[in-house]
Amino acid sequence: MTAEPTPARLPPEERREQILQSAIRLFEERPHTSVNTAEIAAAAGVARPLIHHYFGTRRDLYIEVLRRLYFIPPIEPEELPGDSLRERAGHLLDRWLDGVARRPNIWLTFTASGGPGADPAVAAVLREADALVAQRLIDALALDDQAPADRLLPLVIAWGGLAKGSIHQWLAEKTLTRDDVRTVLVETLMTVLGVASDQR
Amino acid sequence: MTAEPTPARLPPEERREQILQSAIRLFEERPHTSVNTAEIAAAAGVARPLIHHYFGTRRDLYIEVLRRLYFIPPIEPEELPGDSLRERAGHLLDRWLDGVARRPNIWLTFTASGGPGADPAVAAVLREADALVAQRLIDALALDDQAPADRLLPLVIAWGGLAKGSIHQWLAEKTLTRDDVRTVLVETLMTVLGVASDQR
DNA sequence: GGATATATTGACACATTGTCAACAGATCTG
DNA sequence: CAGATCTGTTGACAATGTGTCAATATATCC
Repeated sequence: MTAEPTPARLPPEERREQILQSAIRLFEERPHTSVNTAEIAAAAGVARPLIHHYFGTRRDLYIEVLRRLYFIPPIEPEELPGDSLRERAGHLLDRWLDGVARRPNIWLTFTASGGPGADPAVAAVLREADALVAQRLIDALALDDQAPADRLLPLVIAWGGLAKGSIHQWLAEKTLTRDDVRTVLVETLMTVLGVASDQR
Repeated sequence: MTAEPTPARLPPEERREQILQSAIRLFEERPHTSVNTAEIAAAAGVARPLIHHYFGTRRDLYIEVLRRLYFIPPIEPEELPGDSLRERAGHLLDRWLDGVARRPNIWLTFTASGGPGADPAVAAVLREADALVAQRLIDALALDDQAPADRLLPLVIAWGGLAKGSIHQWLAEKTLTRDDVRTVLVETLMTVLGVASDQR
């Protein structure tokens, strides 16, 4: 709603980014079905058709927002202190849980699962994101040399479901403490690694 | 689309159920955003306003469909053979994975997660359902006497995220076998139980 | 300063949901 | 059996939101 006064005409990249930022703010704080393009346009101080000009359909814009929100930068293995794998995993999770605690709204809304037959294009982006997070974890802990990658990745992605679930219990339901989350994630990750390296 | 010829006038309960069944079929096989009320009405061989008459808004109908799809009947502990807890958990998971394999579409669409800011009313129903499934598992394995319920339930609900994730990897991505899923679920469940009973 | 390119917008067309008064089929009553 | 009554059902309308396109406004170039 807050129309920020910007020059009447901007270079495409800037205008696009400006609209995207307005969309991120709105989608982050409200159920995405309750946010319409008119609102986003108003927040960006721009006419509604411009959204379609830069992003195509509303869903395309939504997907761009998802990509931005879900993105996680890589962590180099040497940044993680500790000798044992369990110890280094604990440090990594501490970092991530710190990040989650810092902007809980994003993660809360992300952990809210959708229903049957969610939009396939949206679902694809979320799977992409799950895979990215899992790969980041594998890289940061250098897990590749512990188990074959084609077994490891899907198992860690699945384990990400437990991560989302426990974070939701922590931040939304408040039925788990942060320490509970850390503990259960470290322990189950160790278990999952055991299963992954179990050649059968 | 297939208009089944039914009497022009039905008792409310029957008409309501008929509409609900048509909605279930459509929501089950297609992304729910691509199904509109006109289609549901046509499939039920009925005029569109009747849907609102019986269910209120489209979302209310959708939520009713979710409740039906997600429902899982209880399993009595004595139905599960085996001495050790691990063994009985394995049997329970076998039963559930059988059920999942029998109607994969339902579970595939359910495991597809939604995005940020999913509809709060819909999210509430899904959380309700997650809690129901977790409670069923706790009851069937009689886990109550192993850990305090207020710690156990949230942890098992969170573990349900891993269950959804691994089932998705199995049925949709085909990166895990059914046996992988069974193994990782049994082992992580044991780990989670350990964390739950860990008084600290 | 005029011509050209393109960022921006107002107005329109279309789809979908939700509402309401009117219609129609069943049951009751005399 | 005819009329009254109740309620399941529907056609028509209003409201909201998305996507398109020709027209307009602003910057840049010669």
